[in-house]
Amino acid sequence: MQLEKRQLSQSEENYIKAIYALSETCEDTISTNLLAERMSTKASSVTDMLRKLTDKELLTYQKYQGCGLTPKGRTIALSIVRKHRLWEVFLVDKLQFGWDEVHEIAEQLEHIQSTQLTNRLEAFLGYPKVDPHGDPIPNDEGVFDTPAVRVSLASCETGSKGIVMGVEDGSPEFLQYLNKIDLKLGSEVEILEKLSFDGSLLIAMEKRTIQFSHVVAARIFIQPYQS
Amino acid sequence: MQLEKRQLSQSEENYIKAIYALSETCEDTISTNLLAERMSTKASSVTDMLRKLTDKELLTYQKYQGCGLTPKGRTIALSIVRKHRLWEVFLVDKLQFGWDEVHEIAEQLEHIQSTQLTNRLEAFLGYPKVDPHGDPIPNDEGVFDTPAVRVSLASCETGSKGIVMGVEDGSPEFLQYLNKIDLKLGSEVEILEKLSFDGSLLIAMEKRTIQFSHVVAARIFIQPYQS
DNA sequence: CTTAAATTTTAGACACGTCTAAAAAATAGT
DNA sequence: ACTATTTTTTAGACGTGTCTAAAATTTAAG
Repeated sequence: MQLEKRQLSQSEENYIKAIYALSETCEDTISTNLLAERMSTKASSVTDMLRKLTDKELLTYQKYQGCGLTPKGRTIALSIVRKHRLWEVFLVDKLQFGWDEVHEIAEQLEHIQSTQLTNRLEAFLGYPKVDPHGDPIPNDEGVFDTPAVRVSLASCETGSKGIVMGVEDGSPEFLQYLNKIDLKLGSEVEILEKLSFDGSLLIAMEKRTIQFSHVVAARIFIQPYQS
Repeated sequence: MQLEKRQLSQSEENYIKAIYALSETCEDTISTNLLAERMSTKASSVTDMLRKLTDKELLTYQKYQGCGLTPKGRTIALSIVRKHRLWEVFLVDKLQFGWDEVHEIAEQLEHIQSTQLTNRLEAFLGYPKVDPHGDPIPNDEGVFDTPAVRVSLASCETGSKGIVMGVEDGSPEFLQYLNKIDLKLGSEVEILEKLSFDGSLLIAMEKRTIQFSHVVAARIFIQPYQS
């Protein structure tokens, strides 16, 4: 990441990060209301910030037309994501936090400004490729290392088998549920049956069989064996 | 450290920390101008902040009479100092930063809010008692562990011998100078001569003899042998 | 003890990031 | 195509933390 002459406020960084996250999952132009909801703020505040970040050439934005990141904005977003995920690895691997406990702390740590710190942390952690939830960690240039095949469990066929490669890290409750059923990254799972009437799935795990609602299954990502 | 209901802004924390540092070294009531200079800001800004922190019951302050920390304010100051010094140990011991490089980064990390993080970091580091400059690290209750005898080199007699226990970590330049002459915590030193006309000292180190100005000698702290 | 100098506080301003309420533009329904 | 509704932006406000300039207070000097 090249260093920016003007360093951003935490608030600005949070907007950039949210826009990046939304443009990864949803359509490529982000609406003001969607962003407002994600940031737990009001649309008018969002408009102000979009204007400011556009002035700084981090966003493409036209009135009433939604926004998207410029290459410069994307670079910054990736640097924040990189820091967030590296700190999560640190918290879990070195300080024995659970994967359900690290998000909030990493939200603070991701704003620490020091490229050198980030790079040395990465080395100290042994150049991890994914964070504790299986999300990939971009390198110093903002490039992801050959992303492994990751398919939502909900989108797999009956009879598919695979290894859990990632989970959505939205809520601690969800992650705590996964703890309780002993599902981790690396767990082997097999889809025994897909129940058409409610979209839930019967899953064979190492030691038992479990039923996942569609919502849960959509948040678990596996690498299927030989497709 | 008990958790405060109202969490402070970084700016408020920086004031608290500065007031603590000044009340350790200087007299016990801190003047507005002194604080303004230390914070690189204007006296009027300081007055505003003193008022605010007094409302929060972290300072004792009366108009024109200077300020000091309340027990509550002192507890917060110690928690910030604790975090700062633990992160410095992390940066030096785990990420191979030099003792002259860590201050700025630790100034950011000290504001991270999570008692659990601080305590786990402390355990991960092996419960260090001092930071890389020899400054003591308070425990979770804000108590310092039996501070070792530390005397300024400048205040020792000719013929005194001892081990370097700490250095003032004000400026990177000073620390880099110490790097250059290979003076570290744990180095053995002996005062060969004190030159009365300029206050400088002739010092014997492990491999050579060196001359310190009074200013330098005042910033190096040793534990003298059997006094 | 009275004035001069230094320090400290107040008053008024500004940038930031947020809000509410009202206006403007886009979208949908008929 | 013309309302009605939703979305988005503007306008004006507020709290934080800062500033400058002016007023108040304390300290120092004669």
